[in-house]
Amino acid sequence: MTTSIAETIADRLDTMPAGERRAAHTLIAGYPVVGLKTVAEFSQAAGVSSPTILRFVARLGFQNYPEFQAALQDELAAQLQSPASRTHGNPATQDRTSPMLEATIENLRQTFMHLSQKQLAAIVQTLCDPRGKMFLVGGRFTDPLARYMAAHLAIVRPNVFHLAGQESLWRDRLIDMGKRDVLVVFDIRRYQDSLLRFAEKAHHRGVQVVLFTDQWLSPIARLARHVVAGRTAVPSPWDSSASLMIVAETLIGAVTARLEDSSARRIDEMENLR
Amino acid sequence: MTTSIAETIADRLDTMPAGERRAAHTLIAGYPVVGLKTVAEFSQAAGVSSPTILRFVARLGFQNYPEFQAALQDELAAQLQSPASRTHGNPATQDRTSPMLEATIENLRQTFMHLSQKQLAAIVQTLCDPRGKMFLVGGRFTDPLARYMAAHLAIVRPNVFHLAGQESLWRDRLIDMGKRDVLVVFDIRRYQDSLLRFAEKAHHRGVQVVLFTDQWLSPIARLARHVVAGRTAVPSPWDSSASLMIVAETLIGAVTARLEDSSARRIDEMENLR
DNA sequence: GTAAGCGCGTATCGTATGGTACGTATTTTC
DNA sequence: GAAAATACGTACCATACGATACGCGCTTAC
Repeated sequence: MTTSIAETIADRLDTMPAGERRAAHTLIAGYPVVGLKTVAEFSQAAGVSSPTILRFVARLGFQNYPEFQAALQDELAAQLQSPASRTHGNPATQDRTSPMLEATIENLRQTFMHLSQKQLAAIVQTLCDPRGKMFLVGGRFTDPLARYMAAHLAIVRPNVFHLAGQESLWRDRLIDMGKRDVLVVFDIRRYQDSLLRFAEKAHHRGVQVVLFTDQWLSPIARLARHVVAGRTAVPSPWDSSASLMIVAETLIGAVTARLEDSSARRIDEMENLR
Repeated sequence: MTTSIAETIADRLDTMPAGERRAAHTLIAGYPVVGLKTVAEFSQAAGVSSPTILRFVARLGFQNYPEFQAALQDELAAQLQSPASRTHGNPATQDRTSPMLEATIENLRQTFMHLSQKQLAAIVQTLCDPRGKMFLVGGRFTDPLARYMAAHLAIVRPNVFHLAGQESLWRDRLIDMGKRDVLVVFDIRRYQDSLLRFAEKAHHRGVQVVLFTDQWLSPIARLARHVVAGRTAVPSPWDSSASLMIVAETLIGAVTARLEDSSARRIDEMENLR
């Protein structure tokens, strides 16, 4: 890690004059929030004048105050995204359990933290409407998720279709899609143009788009009625789709519960057809 | 805690127009950092204009943008002060967490607890042998997992084949399988006869079988060289394949790391072929 | 004790930022 | 299908913010 700002401060603390040192201490005490406020507020909190604050950030090596704030924000973002840095010091759990596992669990927590019951309920509502058809499509690595979801939902409700194979095959199905229908798209980076193009066309036809993506949001998000943003970062060369899968499973369970009556009849009928 | 900003957003999300909803999603996805940036930067990140951002924060009940930022900062400060809340989510979100999530996490922990590093290493070893071919097949609901794993492994090593479609199609591929080859089977209950029959035939030809199954163990376990037993019980009408998927992701990551040199060359070559 | 140097705050300036009015496009309703 | 209402973006404005020049006061060295 490139030495954090807090570390830099600690390094140069003894070379600082009294006023700037007060600034440093107040920043550390309220790290990093006070650094995100205005110069005036920062200076007031430190009990010094604004130029002192500016001299302070200049001494840390920043050209100007906004640059300093941007650095703080980047650091904060990195900290909030990678749970690894948060495990301050319990090496006991580190080598016993898989780092993949811990990272995945943290991803799950983060994902669900940003996903309210209300949102989930709204998505369930969308997925339950039996009047419309439901299409699922995924990208290179996420297509299996689309299949997984389709395999389950096709049992509990009618008119569930997984769009497989080539883009041209999907396109031909656009003709069947209308306002009442739902398109569930899985798209994580590197986002696929083909999915965006397809989602745009579907959206243009009035199809409701439900998007499963990563925390950086596929461009499809702008068209989507509902967006599920899952955390994907794990200590691996590959991104993890696990969080999206668990959200999918949650939704599958909720939809099944909601459609219990009608789906029970449907399943009976299926058994008879064998 | 007075309802957090994230909650407020979730509450009013469905009353918002499309543009503001985009703003909401980008904020949640990059929470809370993007909200601390300037209106211009926020709007650019969300792909909307600055007035939309301002209307968005106004809808959340803030008089102006600085007031909104101050609220974010306060929330952040409160969150950072109590480190405990970071690990387990703050109390406000605690009761919102889905029982599905907790059950899944428990399943993951259980699954990995019964899966030693040694076993994982042995499986990785098996999956890395470049001399043999690798076939993956799954059941009704687990076939997507086979696809997922195949999609990744096919990139880092040669001769990875996913067996799709009907049983008869798989059978025809048996002719290509021999002692050096590996068959990865995903089979959770209700266990599929077709998979058992196929695994038996492959086993008979000397193929090494790696089995992903649930804790009650598919009958294929008898034939398998390696068995991954994942927990699948969740508060849902369906079983969860999540734990198997995370084991799969772990293995994918490990295999990729192990084959780093040869796979890098392979990936280069792939890029050239496009 | 005096003089020199460094540090800090006051006052002022230019600019980037938040805010708003208005026109257009899209959607919704009758 | 037409009209009204809602929503979004462009253009412009006021100001609050960061930046800087300057001068006073304290410390330190001789």
